[in-house]
Amino acid sequence: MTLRPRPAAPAPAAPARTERQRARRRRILDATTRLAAAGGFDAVQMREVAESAEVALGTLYRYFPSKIHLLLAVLQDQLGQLHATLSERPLTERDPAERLVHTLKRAFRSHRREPRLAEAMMRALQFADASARDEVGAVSRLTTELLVDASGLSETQAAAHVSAIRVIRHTWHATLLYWLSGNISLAEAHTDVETACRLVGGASSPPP
Amino acid sequence: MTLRPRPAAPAPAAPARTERQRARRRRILDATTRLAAAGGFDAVQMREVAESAEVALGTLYRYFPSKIHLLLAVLQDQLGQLHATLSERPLTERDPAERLVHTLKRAFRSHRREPRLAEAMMRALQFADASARDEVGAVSRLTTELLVDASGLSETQAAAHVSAIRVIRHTWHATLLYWLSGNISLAEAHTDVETACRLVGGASSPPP
DNA sequence: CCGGACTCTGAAACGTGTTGCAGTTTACTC
DNA sequence: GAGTAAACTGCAACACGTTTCAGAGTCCGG
Repeated sequence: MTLRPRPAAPAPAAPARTERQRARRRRILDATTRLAAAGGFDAVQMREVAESAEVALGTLYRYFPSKIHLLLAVLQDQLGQLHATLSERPLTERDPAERLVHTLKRAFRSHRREPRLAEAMMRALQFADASARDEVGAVSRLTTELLVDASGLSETQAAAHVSAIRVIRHTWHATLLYWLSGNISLAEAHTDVETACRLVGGASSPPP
Repeated sequence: MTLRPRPAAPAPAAPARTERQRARRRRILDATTRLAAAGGFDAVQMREVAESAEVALGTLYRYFPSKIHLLLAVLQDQLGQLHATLSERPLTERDPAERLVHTLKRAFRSHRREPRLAEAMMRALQFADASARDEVGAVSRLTTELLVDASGLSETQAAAHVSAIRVIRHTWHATLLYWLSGNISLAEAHTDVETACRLVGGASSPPP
């Protein structure tokens, strides 16, 4: 008998064997979203999430090994929705930088509706340590895809701007968090996003 | 968030009435730095800090109302030292962007010596919520000053680049944290910092 | 339908940040 | 030097993330 300290959770690679498991996962994510939207990071309490999702605490931890992982899963969920929403109404601008600015302003606007939820997710993203590397990586990937799509750049063009896009991503996340914590105004956040977006459209990386 | 019934701590505005208080504060900061350097964010445990600084737990909380505040104070301390160290050996480059890149690479190198300490401080900075607004603001200010000094820009020139400098700051902090968490390589961090630094030296903000 | 393996539940327990408080010490004033 | 307010100490207690475990439930190959 091999001692497995923890059998592989159903969450990451295996998309749930059972219908009931998929439903449980959904209930958990929904409960978390609800609590986060109502009271932010601190209001997402594992016992409450479990109760609200009608799941035992141990089960919650089997699905999501920590509060951070849980909130990062919610973030991935929300990013997917945001991406879909944005795709529905394509932009009219032609300039990649302008398209990005416009998209990020839209994103800010959508966060203004649920600032507590945004704060909870962002805090989780920034607080994540090495144990959540994969989830953070997934979020980075999703965000980058969203930005590349929004920019309207071709794959080759986008490839020349990977670094610029990462800088934009960092600026987005940082300003979002600072704004949500009341450290900067929305105007300042917008300015910084615009500044960062100037990085695409100009020359690509200078040859080393 | 509770209205604090506690009498005003000696920390913020009042720079300690007594010599012994100054000494206590120093002991606390030193103990925190030691613990953080040894084991990172999680190793900074309030009971241990208190014991190591030879101070009662209640006193520790009187000086620093939370672990986050404590680590932000350490960060301010370290930023001051970094700033001083950097000023000792002035740069030879003339181009502001190059000067900034060089400075940030120096900073990364210094963090490589104490990665755990850097991780602890950065986690605190990113995790800070509204209750630490002032401390986060102070860190932002110190960092900005450091960057402006490093760039060698005049005050008027710097004023035209405030937003660019903020973007660089965000990129610095974000890449530092991602690197320390093992999410990106040092090379990638350097590339992104270089990309962000391209924002100064070019045209300032386009007129709205 | 059975048996075995995996999953879920409920509840207790631990670790660490944070708070509260009674009693002692310190700093300052008269 | 006595009196007083503030600061410090030691300790207990609380909150919440996380772990653990025994028993009940569920799934699936034969």
